[in-house]
Amino acid sequence: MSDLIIYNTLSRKKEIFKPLNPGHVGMYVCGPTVYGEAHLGHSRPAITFDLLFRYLKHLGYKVRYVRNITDVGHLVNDADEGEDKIAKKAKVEELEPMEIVQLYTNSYRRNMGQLNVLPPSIEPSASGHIIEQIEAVQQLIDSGFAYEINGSVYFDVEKFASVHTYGKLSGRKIEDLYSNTRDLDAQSEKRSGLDFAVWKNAAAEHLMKWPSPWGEGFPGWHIECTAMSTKYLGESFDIHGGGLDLLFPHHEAEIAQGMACYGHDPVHYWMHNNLITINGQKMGKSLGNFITLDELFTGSHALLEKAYSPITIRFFILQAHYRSPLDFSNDALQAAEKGLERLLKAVALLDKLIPASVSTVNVPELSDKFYAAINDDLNTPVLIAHLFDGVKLINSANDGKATINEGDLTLLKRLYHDFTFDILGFRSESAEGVSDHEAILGDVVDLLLNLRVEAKNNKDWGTSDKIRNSLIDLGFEIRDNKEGFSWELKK
RNA sequence: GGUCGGUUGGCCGAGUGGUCAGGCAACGGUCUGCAAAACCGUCUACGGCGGUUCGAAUCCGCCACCGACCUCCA
Repeated sequence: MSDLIIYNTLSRKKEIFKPLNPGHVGMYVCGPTVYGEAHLGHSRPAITFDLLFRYLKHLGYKVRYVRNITDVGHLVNDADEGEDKIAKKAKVEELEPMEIVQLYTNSYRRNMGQLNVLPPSIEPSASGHIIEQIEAVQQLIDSGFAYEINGSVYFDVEKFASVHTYGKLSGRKIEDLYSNTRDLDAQSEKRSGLDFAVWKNAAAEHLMKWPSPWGEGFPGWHIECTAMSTKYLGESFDIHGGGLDLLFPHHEAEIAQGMACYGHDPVHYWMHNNLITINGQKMGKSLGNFITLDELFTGSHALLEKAYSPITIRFFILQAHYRSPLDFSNDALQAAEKGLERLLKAVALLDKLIPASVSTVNVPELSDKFYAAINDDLNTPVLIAHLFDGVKLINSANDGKATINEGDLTLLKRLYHDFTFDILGFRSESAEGVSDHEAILGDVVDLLLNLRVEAKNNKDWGTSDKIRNSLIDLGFEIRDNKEGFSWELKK
């Protein structure tokens, strides 16, 4: 089998993945800021790195996957400068800040569960790691790469750049950064416009603040990831992931902080997923053009023609490569919905296939193609295309136009189980949690269709068609076959 | 303005210097009492202009358009 190859943003090349410690992988991904409902944009990094998490485990690695919850210290960008974003929302809704945090953390986890995103190994919150962040800030001061002014602590980018390289991840040159920021530099207490806060002094009305050696305040945005990734994965770890929009300054700052504290790069493989766009524009909270996951699942948004199931969303996202932009549209989502259905139907058919003495299909070759696709920087669109090649084989075999022997059938079943469910994380949504009511409904439909079979045997097409058409009108799909019939409740 | 990335058929979306992406939709056929599902077939695209090459959508140059980021915040 080929090696797993990952595109490393740091080198801008595809590289063979080699873990620092054989058999083990440490992976850190930037999680959500919990001050609002999760939207479609949030699902892309979650699903992308869930796929990687699942695949690494499939390959036999012991993976520690850390995805943080950001719940402190983010300033509002429009009005009320200096006020904590979470605190602001709290005032609006007259809730405790931590109540907001809990509310949206819960809803984020619920949405991720619906998308069949596995919980990470550790999901640390920034507010739970204030001590570690203060220690990291102190370490930066001790190393000489940060300075304190008026109760705030800033990272000294100029000093850092005199010893190390700043901007190597995002490809920015420090001279360009200077020339770009000259104008914006006026009001700041920072020594340079390039410097960024690692600890921020809190105003009196500020709700979320903690005591520190520099007074009451809250941690700078970038420091939480440095503190928490170091705590749980070490000073060096394998993979750091996140959205492309975090590349600069956030991830660049993380590298600088890591270098400043430990003298070496914290991360071996940087991975960035591209963004989901809507009408060609980034979907984001600040732009107000986002659709929440709950809205997608229920269809309650003006832009939605219908509801889309969580697994349809997952399929939609994985049918594009994670490094390509993906544009939202009803047409694309509906195409994904149909395609997913076709795939799952064929996988279900596998269990009903009867083995033949010889195979007319090459299952090992199909297997090689699956692995080659996913090993090539998680190329899920190609993987899914090959999955559909197999769907054709399965359906042909079911039609008696192809045959599969017992060994190949066993392999094929395992292959589809591994890739469709374990790795890609799809699942059949109708099958789960069948209530008593639904079970009885199923029996009633069977009853009607058995009556229809009787009518058909009597060539009573009128009654036969009446039963079928009435069920179709109610939203069922009816399929006749040699054994009798099968049915499905659509929508 | 700077940096980086993109422009593929009706829609979505892969990919490669010469040979099938795949899904959805559409059309024709097989099957069926008629349908549905399934299968077979059709639909042959790569922003524009130059260049390299026996051959480029794939490499190079220029142009156009689009997007992300540009250090307060996400």
